[in-house]
Parts: sequence; C-alpha cells; structure tokens
Amino acid sequence: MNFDIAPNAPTPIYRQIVEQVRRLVASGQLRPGDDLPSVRVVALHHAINPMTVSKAYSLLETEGLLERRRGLGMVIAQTRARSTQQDKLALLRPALSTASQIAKQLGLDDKQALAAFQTCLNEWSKKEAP
Amino acid sequence: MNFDIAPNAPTPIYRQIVEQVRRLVASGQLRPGDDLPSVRVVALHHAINPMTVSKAYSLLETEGLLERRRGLGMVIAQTRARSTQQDKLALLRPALSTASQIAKQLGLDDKQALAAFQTCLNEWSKKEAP
Amino acid sequence: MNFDIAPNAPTPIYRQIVEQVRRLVASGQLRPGDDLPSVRVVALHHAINPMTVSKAYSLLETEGLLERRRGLGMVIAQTRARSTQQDKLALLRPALSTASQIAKQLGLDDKQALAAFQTCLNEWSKKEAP
Amino acid sequence: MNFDIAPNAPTPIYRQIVEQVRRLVASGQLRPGDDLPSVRVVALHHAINPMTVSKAYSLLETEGLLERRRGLGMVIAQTRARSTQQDKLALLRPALSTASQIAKQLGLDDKQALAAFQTCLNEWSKKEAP
DNA sequence: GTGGTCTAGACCACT
DNA sequence: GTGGTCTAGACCACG
Repeated sequence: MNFDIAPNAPTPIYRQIVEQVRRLVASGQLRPGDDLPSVRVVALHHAINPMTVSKAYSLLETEGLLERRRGLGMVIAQTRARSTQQDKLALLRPALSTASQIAKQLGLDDKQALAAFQTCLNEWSKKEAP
Repeated sequence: MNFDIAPNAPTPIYRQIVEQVRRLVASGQLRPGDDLPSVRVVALHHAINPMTVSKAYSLLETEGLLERRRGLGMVIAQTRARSTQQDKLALLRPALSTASQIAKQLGLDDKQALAAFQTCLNEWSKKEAP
Repeated sequence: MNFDIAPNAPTPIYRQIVEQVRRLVASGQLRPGDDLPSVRVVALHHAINPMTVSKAYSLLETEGLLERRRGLGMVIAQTRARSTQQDKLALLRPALSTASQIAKQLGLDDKQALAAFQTCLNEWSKKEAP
Repeated sequence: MNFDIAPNAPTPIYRQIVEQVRRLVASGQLRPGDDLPSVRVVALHHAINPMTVSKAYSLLETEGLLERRRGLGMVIAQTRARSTQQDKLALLRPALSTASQIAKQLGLDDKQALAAFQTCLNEWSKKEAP
C-alpha cells in the first residue's frame, strides 16, 4: 500500500489521501477488513505531518469508509457494498470534464486529445505495474 | 471574449482566469496586440470583485503574457511566438495525467476510460458549438 | 529581521518589501531555509494591512525566491545559489544610473556627485550601526 | 533639446518630463526665455500621448517655471533666480539616499559603491557628450 | 498558529 | 475611461 503524494500540488495533502482511499476501495483494490498503513508510517514515508494523515483517516471514518480498531489501526469498513462501474465512472468524470474543457479551449481536436490521454494512461500503467 | 467562471469551483477565480487566458493565447484565439476586456467589465459581467480580475491580469503581466498600456488597458504581449502543438499538449497534460491516475486507481481499463473521455469531449463540443 | 518601510514613499509598500527581501537574500543576510516573519507580524509591526505583506510574499514566491511551507509560513527557497558581487552590483545599478542621470542634468561634475554620495553612505552607516 | 523618456519605468512619463525640465533649468542648461519643444513634437518623437506632455507642461506652468507664449509655445519663465549649488545637491540627494540604502542592504562597502557610481557617471557622460 | 481568497469601498495615477 | 494600491474585515484551508 503506497499513497501517491504530491506535496506541492494545489490540492491539499489530506484530500489527496482521502480521494485515493475512496478510489482504491471503489475498485476493490482495498477490501473490507484490509488494514491501512499507520499514520506514523505514512507520515514518515512521505515526510509530512502526522496530523495531516490523521485528518484524512478521520474524515474517512466519519464517512463510514474506515473503522478504527483500537490498538490495531484503521481497517476498511465491512458495511460497504462493492461499487458498480457506474460509480467508478462517476468518480472519474470530473477529471475528464476538466480535461475536455481545456482541450476545447486549446483548439485541439478530439483525436489529438484522445491520443494524448492514451499516452498518459500508458505511463501510469508502467508506474504501477512493474 | 467571454470567460468561463465557476464561482464555486475549488480552484480560485483569479486562477481560472489566468489559465483560460493562457489557453486562449496558446490556441491563437487571442493574438499579440489584442486587448482584453477591462477589469471592470469582466467584474460586472461575472458579478465578481474587480480586484479579483485585476489580480489575474497582474499575474499574467508578471508572466510576460500581457502588457499594460497605461490608461488604456491590457493587451496580449507582442513578444510571444505562436504556440506549437507541443505547447498546447503541455498545457493539457497535467489534467490528463490526473485523470489517468484516477482511472488506474479505480481499476478501469483504458478502453472504458477513453470512451468516457470521448463522451465528455462531445458534451463540451455541444456547449460551445450551438 | 526588520523591514524598512516608508509608507509615504512613491514606491508602493508591497514593492518596498519585495525589493528588500531580494537584497537581503543577495547579501546573504537571509539564507536558504531561513524563515520570514509571518504576514501578521510584519503587518502589525508596521501598522499596515496583512494583505499588503501577503502580496509581497506571493510575488516573491512566484519569483522562486520564497517557498511556502503550508501551515508554517514562508522560508527562503533552497534553490538559490549564493549571489556573486556581480549580482549585487546589478541590483544597485538602476539606482546609481538614475542618480547619474540627475547629476548630469544638473550640471554637477563627478567630483561633487561622488562627494555627495559618500555623505549619504555615511548617514546610512550611522543609521544601521548604532 | 531631448527628453530622456523610459515608457516602462515605474515613474510616470509626465513626471519624468517635469523633473527633467526642473533639473535642466536648475543647471542653467535651459535659461529664461529659451523655448521648449512643442507638445506635438515631443509626443511624436517619443511615441507618447500628447496629453501626457501637455500635462507636464501645465504643471510646470502652474509652478511658475514655464510661461505660455500664445501661438509660440512654452518658454522658460523670466522670474527664476539661478539655482545655487545647494539647490542642485538638494535635487540630487533623494536619488543618492535611495542608492545608499540599497548598497548598505546588499552589504557592499563604500569603496565598491563609489566605484560603481563612477562607472555609471562615465556612461551618462558618453551618452550626452558625443 | 500559518497563508489564501474574496468582498466592498476608497483614493490615486495615467491617458 | 483605464489599472494600481491600500484598507478593513470576513471566511476558509492547512498543520
């Protein structure tokens, strides 16, 4: 389990964590009962403030996605139904919509935009696969 | 010349303006010497504070993309070479990269992601065309 | 760390701050990693608006001279090489050039101008030394 | 008679003109009865707005330094006593004071600062002499 | 505690 | 008419 943190990105760190956990759960890569890396481990690994990680986990707990197991850390909650394809696409849509707007304003045609997207997808595949 | 402002978006208004001007220049829809709508006009049209617009224009001036004509307004700087396809794709890449990361974390395959992107592109085409 | 603010000078306050930070960094009095006084502290100390200070800091961040440590404040960026004598003289040159033009237009000879400059330098030495 | 105009300088154009006339009169390079170049000529020569030149001349007229000769243009007023050395140095002092402050903040010693000033003076001599 | 954003309104300077 | 600067005060986000 590794989070992908960009400390200088415009979106705050705690939100990056929250969204990644949501997606990993939606995709089934994290399943009910799986445990998350401890606040301390994540904080050390990414050189960020433990309180930032804690805030993310707390939000996810409030949301019902995580459960706190005393003395053990956080685990994925049991109560979540597996997400449908529809749910996943709904999580992806905002990012695609932003990209579409930009492509249109740049005057790029769909073919170019789709090709560029394919390239990016390939790069991320490499990052995760090996 | 119309800006596309989403007052409730997470990205601040002044930054939305900055980015749109960058793209409109990159795409050639704004050319060197063209003048921008005045701070007050933009502010009134979108019901936002003139200072917010002014901040955006100032940043673009610092960046060298705009020039101030004292007492007259802002114009696109003369010193910019026409953008290449490379430049345009560079402006699009960050958004595509974000979307790719999300798609991978959701466990969607490329075919699904590309189809969803095509759908979004079509929607934005409709928004602009008619 | 004290800024020298002249509220009634023709050059705007935020610019006075920007230029002083540039010089303090160039002279090595501020080094990479040093943190700056917080926006609120500077604002209170000089009885100016926090936004004025914030504007200065933001510009310096854009310039790459400062880095934002989220939730902690601003620090001098790590990426700056120590300035050479050349750099320092480059920051001084515009002011000397202005003074030279004025001296020439007044018909003063170099000896008089240099003597007057020496006098001014002495006065500033007194201001800082004791 | 040539004005030295820097359109992108921070000090407004009209003020650049005003100050230069003041200095040229103080130095005796412009004497009572001498006529100034017409608004139209100055405006064309420097590609600036005639109203800007006019504003400068009007200010100088209000100040009593210029007189309007109908149909002939502006001439240096008769009523001015020749400036003393003291007066001239007083006009130079602000610029020297600014330069001194900068030099001190940069940590330059007086010798270096004076040498740099001498260099600048030489450059301006070349600009005017030949 | 830190800085960021936005508003409302004032005043100034330039053309 | 144009943009620039500053203020006062509010609210948010981050650590």
